[in-house]
Amino acid sequence: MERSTHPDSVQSLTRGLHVLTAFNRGSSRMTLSEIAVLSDLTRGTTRRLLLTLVENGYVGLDGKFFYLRPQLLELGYSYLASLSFNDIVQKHLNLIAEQLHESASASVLVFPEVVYVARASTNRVMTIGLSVGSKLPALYTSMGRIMLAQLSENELEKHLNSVTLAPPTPRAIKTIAEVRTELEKVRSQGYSILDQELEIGLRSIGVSIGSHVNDTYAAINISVPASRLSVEELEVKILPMLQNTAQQINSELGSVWPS
Amino acid sequence: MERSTHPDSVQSLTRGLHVLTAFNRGSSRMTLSEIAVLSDLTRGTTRRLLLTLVENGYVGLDGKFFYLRPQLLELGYSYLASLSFNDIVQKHLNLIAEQLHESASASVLVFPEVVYVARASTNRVMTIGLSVGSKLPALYTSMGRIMLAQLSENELEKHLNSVTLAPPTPRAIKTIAEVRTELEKVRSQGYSILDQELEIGLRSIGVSIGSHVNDTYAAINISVPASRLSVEELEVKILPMLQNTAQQINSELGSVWPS
DNA sequence: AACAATAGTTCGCTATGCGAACAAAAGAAG
DNA sequence: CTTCTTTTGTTCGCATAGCGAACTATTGTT
Repeated sequence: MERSTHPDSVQSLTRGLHVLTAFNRGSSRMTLSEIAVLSDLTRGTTRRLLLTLVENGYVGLDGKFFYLRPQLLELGYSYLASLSFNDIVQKHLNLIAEQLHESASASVLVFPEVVYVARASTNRVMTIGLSVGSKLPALYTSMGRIMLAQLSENELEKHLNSVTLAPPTPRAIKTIAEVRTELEKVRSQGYSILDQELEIGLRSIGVSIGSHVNDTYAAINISVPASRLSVEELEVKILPMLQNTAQQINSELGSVWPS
Repeated sequence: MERSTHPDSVQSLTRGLHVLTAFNRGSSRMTLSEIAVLSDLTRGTTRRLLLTLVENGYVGLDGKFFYLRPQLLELGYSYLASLSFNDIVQKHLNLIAEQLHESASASVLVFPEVVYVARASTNRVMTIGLSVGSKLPALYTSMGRIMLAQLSENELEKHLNSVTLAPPTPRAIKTIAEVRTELEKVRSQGYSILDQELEIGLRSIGVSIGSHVNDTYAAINISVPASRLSVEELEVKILPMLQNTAQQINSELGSVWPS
């Protein structure tokens, strides 16, 4: 747990937020000692910070176990609410999902991941495991790649310097050099296709939405079983509709998002 | 901004979180002075806390404007992720929405509001304005009422003592006494019906899900245009299916939620 | 029952964070 | 454009907030 060099930095706040994120790294209910170890802080300090979070209602305490409380949603969703984003996107995802009879999603870039913020599907057999709030490695999702392709050279370098590649399938790219090549291609195409890299049997195509207001890189995608559509078919049949949807979303966002 | 009386309370953390919630009370981009006023802290303190939030990536700074960044989703969604909740609920909402051709939603209680955590709709004309992350006053939603009806007397009293009623329509209940009567009825019925109280022309019916693990009160509902279904029809045609869905969700949650 | 591990409490200490005041920069008004 | 006002940034003395270490109490394990 490192001390900031910035004189105006409030160490206790940094530490408290770090303790809060320990739940992302550990399990849903943890003891003081477990959290202290994950946070790399002494038990005494960790305890005080946790008790403060309990007092403020973000964390609960049951016996010796600490857990996250619903009030935490206030923090997370205030970001989405500040974007005036989700209802517009959800509406258009519903439309395209119905037109295509495929799953449609939106996510934002929270490197090294993408976080799903909206989904629509008309399939009764829904692909389990992905819902709003789900996170996937940005480098191995179509949405992540189109978003990364839009970062400045500086930002992209910073991210690539801090990431450890963990290819999810044997088909997935394995080196940072491959990442750069792929992002170059995605950048020039204006869309990205993921071909069974995240999951064997699954293809997806992603385009970006929005204008990077408030550091927000967002994208939408369509995912399909590989048995149903080839890469070429994704490009020919799906991409035009997806791009049209993105344009409609951007048009509506344009009236609420400052440029 | 009050000082806690608890000796183990870390004031700077409390203050920092309070500053973060200022964005819920103000606009999406604010100056230092605006935030300081909303937070009831001096400019110097507010500035240090904000700069700490900026340093940690939760808040951004553009010129003199502070804004929330996507990293904040990490905090909010860690709560949902800790529940292993959303994919199960979303799947069942999709099913019942398709069976009924009505909008289905799930929310959790973050008093004085409910926060929508999942939605499904097969309608092309989606009711705009409600999406994941949306908040509505708990006292004026069917889901809010069924959740409140399950609180302990103590908890309910605490909430009712701290709330200011703001009836959204002329039909809506106006006094705490009316709230109590309604919740008593809801408690004995095991479901709640909202009849054009939140919005003229809209009815909804809600049942609870889950077992209050980690202080989480959750519910699902079906909302319909009042022109389509009467209150009686909600009870006769919709309620059995909604209750069945809740049972299925609970059954699946039972295997991931501790009792 | 004995031992080990964990959680809670206490306390001396200092450095962290504070508020107040001043300086600089930006914005508003004429 | 100038002048005045407001806001933001910086500095600094101070004291208390928060810390870590040590001890005590409780819980868990063998």
